[in-house]
Amino acid sequence: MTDQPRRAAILHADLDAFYAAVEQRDDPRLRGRPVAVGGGVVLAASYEAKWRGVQTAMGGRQARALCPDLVVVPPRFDAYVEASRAVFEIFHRTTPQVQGVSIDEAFLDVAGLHRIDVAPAAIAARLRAQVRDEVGLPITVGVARTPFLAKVASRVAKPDGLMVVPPDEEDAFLHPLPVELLWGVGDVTAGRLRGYGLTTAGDVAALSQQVLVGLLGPAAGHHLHAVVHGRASEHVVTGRSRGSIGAQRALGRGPHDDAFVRAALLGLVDRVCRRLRAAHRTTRTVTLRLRFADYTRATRSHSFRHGTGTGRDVAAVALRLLDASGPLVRERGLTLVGVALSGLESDAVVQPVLELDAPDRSGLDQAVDAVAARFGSRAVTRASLLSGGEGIAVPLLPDGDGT
DNA sequence: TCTGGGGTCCTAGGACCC
DNA sequence: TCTGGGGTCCTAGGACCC
Repeated sequence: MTDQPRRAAILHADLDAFYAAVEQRDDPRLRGRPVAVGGGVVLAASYEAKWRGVQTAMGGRQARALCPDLVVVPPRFDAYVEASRAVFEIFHRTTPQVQGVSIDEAFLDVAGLHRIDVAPAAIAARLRAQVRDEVGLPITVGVARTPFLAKVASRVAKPDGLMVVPPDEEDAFLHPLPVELLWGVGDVTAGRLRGYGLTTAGDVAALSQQVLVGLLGPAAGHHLHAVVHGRASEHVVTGRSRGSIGAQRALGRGPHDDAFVRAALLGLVDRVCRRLRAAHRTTRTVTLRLRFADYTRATRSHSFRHGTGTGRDVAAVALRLLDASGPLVRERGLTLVGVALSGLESDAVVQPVLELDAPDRSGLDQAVDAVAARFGSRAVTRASLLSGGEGIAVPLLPDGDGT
């Protein structure tokens, strides 16, 4: 083990009030005024609106009550995607080690640049200037030894700020902060901690790991204990592909026609399956999401034996799960329906190529023989009865691997 | 305060296998 | 007759993030 010098070389770059800032950039009349992007609910609020109490996910009526001169504009997602692309281009110009977190924030590892570029704090300042000059948007950057600390630093420095946490000042920075500012502590955990009289990160740091695990469970307890003592990964994670694809739709208060709900669900299935195919992936698990008039939620899922990319398979399962949820829907009243695809695999690996009626074991063997005769025996990598008796899938290796 | 749409990760019980 | 444990998958729910 060599002692690496402890350096603050992770940047967390986070665009401020992103959607609202794009609107203010593109329409000078909105600058300096409280702006909310959205309609029924607030998707994003400018800082002028936030200072008056307007928050993301707040209902439009309540937002106007808090801030009567609020300017509400409809979202323009194409403009946000384009602005994001331009900002990420600057990120990648800064360092190859970029971990996108969402449309408006990313971690950048600049540790490898110490011989060829200026110090991390100066890189962060330059990055902020470039985003402002080239894209016209304010961005806050936190700089620290770990992504966790950089993230907390950018939260503290918002809006339009820059904060560096030197490695030997980490505890002095972190421990006075309220627990709500810790990344990973949401309403439930913060409420639980405050219920025990723990209001700051320092209060939490005074607890043993054992006590914290007892309070919050193993994962959250270990994680929180580690981060308040400065133990967190020092690395960004690049090149990770997404694990699920989903879409949902609020239906409004019912009652809703059965045919209307089914049509809405099929529309969502079509959308996610298009995205699935565009990503060259298949899915093994379909999850139906439901939300009810009393704001309770339910999920119902089904896993295929093999990945599928076809809308027909997904639609059949989604409708079956919806039918099975009939009693719940009638009892509580449906207000939202969604579908999510997970267990995503590369579509080069699993391709069902044969389907038989009334499948049984001998049918499976015949199918395997048929595929082996046509593509060669090494082409058959997996074969089994599809769940639900829909047929038989014989996946092939990717092109070129089966010969 | 009556709530949009897109995600990630963890927990926990039961089935099933060795 | 009484007695194990470990691992993985599936399903459902929940916390958290932006």
